[in-house]
Amino acid sequence: MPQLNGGGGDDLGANDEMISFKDEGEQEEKISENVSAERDLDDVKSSLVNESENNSSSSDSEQAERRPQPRPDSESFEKTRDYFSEALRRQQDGGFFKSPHYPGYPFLMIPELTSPYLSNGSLSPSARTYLQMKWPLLDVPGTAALKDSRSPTPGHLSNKVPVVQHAHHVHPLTPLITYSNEHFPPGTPPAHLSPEILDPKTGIPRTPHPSELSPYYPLSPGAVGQIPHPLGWLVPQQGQPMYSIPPGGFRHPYPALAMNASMSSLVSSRFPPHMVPHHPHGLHQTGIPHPAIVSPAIKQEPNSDSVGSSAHSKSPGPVKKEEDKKPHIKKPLNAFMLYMKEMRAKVVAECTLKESAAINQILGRRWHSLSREEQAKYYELARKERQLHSQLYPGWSARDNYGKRKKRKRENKQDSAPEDFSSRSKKQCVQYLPSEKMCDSPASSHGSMLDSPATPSAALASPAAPAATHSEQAQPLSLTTKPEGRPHHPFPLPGKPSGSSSSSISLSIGTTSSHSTPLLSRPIPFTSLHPSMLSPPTSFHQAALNSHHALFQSQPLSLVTKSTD
DNA sequence: CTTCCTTTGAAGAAT
DNA sequence: ATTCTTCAAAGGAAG
Repeated sequence: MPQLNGGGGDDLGANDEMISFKDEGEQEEKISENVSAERDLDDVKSSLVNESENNSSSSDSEQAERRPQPRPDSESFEKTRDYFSEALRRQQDGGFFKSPHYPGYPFLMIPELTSPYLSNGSLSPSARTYLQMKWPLLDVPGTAALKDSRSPTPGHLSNKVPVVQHAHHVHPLTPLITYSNEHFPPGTPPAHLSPEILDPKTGIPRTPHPSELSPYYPLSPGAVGQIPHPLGWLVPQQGQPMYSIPPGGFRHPYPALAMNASMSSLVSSRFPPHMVPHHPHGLHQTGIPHPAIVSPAIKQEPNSDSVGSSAHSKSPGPVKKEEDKKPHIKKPLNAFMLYMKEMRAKVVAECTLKESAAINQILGRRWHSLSREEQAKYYELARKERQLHSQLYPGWSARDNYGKRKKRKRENKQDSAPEDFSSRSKKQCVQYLPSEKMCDSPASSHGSMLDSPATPSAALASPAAPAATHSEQAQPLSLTTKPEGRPHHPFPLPGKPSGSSSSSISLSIGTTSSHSTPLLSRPIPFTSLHPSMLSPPTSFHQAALNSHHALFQSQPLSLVTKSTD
């Protein structure tokens, strides 16, 4: 796994990054920095020739680099504080807390000591911040603490990803854990409590292999839903449950076995009460209507019938009946979505903009400017998310949701798009971009992506994560053409190596400038070099330095082609 | 009131 | 095996 070895040249996903860079460049740089792409190109070209260390500093690049580390946002801290108090209150009540900013992510993301995220094994500042934000009450232990918590051999924990436990060995959440049947009516234990899990497809009982279990989300059916996260629904953002579960409930694949109190609590916070068969309809245990219970999906598309049913029909069992009313089970959020969720508020606060489209653009840029470590964090979260989701909804398939949304602008997208797209998209471009600029300092991509491979922990942690073996990754910028198969993502992700990407490579310095159009990065395929990449050799270089990517340094130049996606 | 916009990523469908 | 589509969140704008 190239990724794992920070050493050499593995840089993963450089290509992908390229893509993003490209985008950024187009939008942002074009507009805001009239700095001239041309110049950039020239620079690039020259840099190609000699890339050694130009150290000039481009303001953009600098800013971009800074981006990753969001400035201390007093506001957010304040919020956090509020949440904290709230959480505290809740805790005193016997409830437990939930992460305010990240409603969906109850679990803790703590890099393993060996995690690629941090070479030294310590929790990065950002990670700490992250944790604190997520878990205001949780004190993030230092490395030592982490070690401690891990040492006790939490059997319930995956060997891969350590879960933070309370320093005092007593998990703060422990008391809350209800891993028992008490929540279920006596005598009628839910099928899912059975130690064995029925394979949704085959119907054959199976016992989940430990490796299958998400360290973060071992589920306890009983706990799930029964212990709604107190803050979960208090938090504004929390309005909706991440996932909804059909009233009838799914068969939970994960029996007690994996259950760890903290885990179950975490999970419970993540999944709305209505998941529980007994409180299917929106009434919180307390009798208070639980916001999370109202699944937007349900609200919007009550009748999911046709499309959605397929998945469940596969699964044997009683669940079938509920297909009719089966609530819309949403897709698990991907890394970027998770990031958006967390950062949106912040961005909104910083900007005057409120339009999501604009905010999203900003977020998209910020996303690209995130350091590898930071992104890895989200990829990991997303991975867990998917894992949990699959555990919760064994038979669910993304296809189930197809057609539930109104058809989206298909035209706009690829085919016809290029042409039409001019009118609308362009316009918007104009609209949004400027504002972005206002708020968001141009994050020209910094080399974060180019950075050393924070291996997506996925690679480490999850069996699923395929090792990225692309040479390209190793060579962030390479002139060569890219083999087609490169993983679309910098972090090869677990789920599917797929990729979308193939690249048509082309080196394209020339081409780059050509596609000026695009706002729509996706629809418009292009291969290009991102101006930002180009322009700031410095930033680039810096990035390389930051990443400690030897290879990078060794290979100064290369243009990566971008895959068009 | 509904859909669009916008972002990235994942997954399924289509080729 | 690769490419194309759809959906996930969010909330103002537009129809």
